Amino acid sequence: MKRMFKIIRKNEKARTGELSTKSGKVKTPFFMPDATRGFVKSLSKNDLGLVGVVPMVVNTYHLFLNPGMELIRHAGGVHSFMHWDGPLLSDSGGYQVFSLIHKNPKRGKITEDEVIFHSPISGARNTLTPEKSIEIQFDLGVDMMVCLDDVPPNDYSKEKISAAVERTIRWAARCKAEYARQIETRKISEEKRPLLFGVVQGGEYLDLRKHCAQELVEIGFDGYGFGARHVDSEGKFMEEVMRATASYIPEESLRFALGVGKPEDIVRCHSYGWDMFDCVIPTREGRHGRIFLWKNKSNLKLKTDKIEDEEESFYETININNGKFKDDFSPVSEGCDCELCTNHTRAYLHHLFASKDPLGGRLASAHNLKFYTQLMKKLKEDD
RNA sequence: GGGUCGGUGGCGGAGUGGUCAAUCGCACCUGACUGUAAAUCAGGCGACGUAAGUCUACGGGGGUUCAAAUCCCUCCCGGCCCA
Repeated sequence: MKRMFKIIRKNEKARTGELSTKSGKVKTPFFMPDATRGFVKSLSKNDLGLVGVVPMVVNTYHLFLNPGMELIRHAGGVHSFMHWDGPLLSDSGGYQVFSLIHKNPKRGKITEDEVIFHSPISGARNTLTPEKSIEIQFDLGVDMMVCLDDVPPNDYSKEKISAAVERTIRWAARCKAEYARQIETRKISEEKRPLLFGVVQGGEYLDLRKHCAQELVEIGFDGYGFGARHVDSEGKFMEEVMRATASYIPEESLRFALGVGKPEDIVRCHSYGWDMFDCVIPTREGRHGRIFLWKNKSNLKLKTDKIEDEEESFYETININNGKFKDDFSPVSEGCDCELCTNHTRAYLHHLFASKDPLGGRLASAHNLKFYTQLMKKLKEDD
């Protein structure tokens, strides 16, 4: 299989590289905003363009439910439907196994063969199998796809996490087989083929992570993801697990830290050798009024044991809803060239949030994504 | 002038003898958010205190009662009706 990823520079574990997809090339490391249902909440194509977003993540389960695959096929695929020509990665629906079912067993059931979801909105039942997830992702026409996995909460017993690991491995083999079938029947050329990612599960247990990674590598994927939450039940970053799991993945493969994360988490993961990131934080927190600001930009490469030190941190956040911003006529962020910062004051943004107008969330989301884009650029420059 | 209904915390509005420092909503204050069931959720919101608790409070004043936002008298203020 042709390699779609090449490493350009390496600095200890961290590396910068270039990924080739049918929709274009992307330099690693990169961050993808979540366009779960085919849009980054509240942001237009122009907004995203101004921010400098290139690749994004869409979701198999959510798009399958709504608007449904018949419509997306009719639209000519998800790129065409969204009118987005940058690379798209689809998540498999595996995260919904965690967020919907593991967190609330009434929302569905996991069997060896399939996952049965009870829609949280309508209650309607829908099933996803590894094969179906892959087929949907081919119908979406994305550039990168992910194997359906069983994502257990980190506080499950080792026994249960081990069971999820074994199921994830078996499902990965089925996904790979289905992937090969789809490539064959759709007559997709090597240049046009989407990349396929396996996902390493194992909770906080290094032996399980290692075993899972080895088995997935045996099956063979373009890249490997870090599965499940990367923070423990107290929200603390699982440094050793992230570090070790990266080391279990072959150097020449892409390493995708799914759902990562806070800026400091991304910086750390990149230093362990992770290349790709996606997270709802910049957009969700933006909609909720939390704004990311640069502080000591030169401190980006802090040693990991100091990265959570508030004084030393390279960034800070403000909650624009706080009363103290009511009459703060300073710019939201000095030196940022996003739409929000070039035009508006903190007082104005506060007013937008107090008035509950969606414009506030939109400007804040775009600003936060700009912050993440700048962060990734800085990581590439520093290596 | 007569009658009648009402005056509750920043606002709206419950409560109509004890479990009321007073339901609830809004506003306000503060958190949380990590492969998006999230333009959401959680907590706080009379004063002092970390707290237990103490004090002052349901238009003003005066009563009844062991006990009053709740009952009685009176005054002030407002709505409506009749003159």
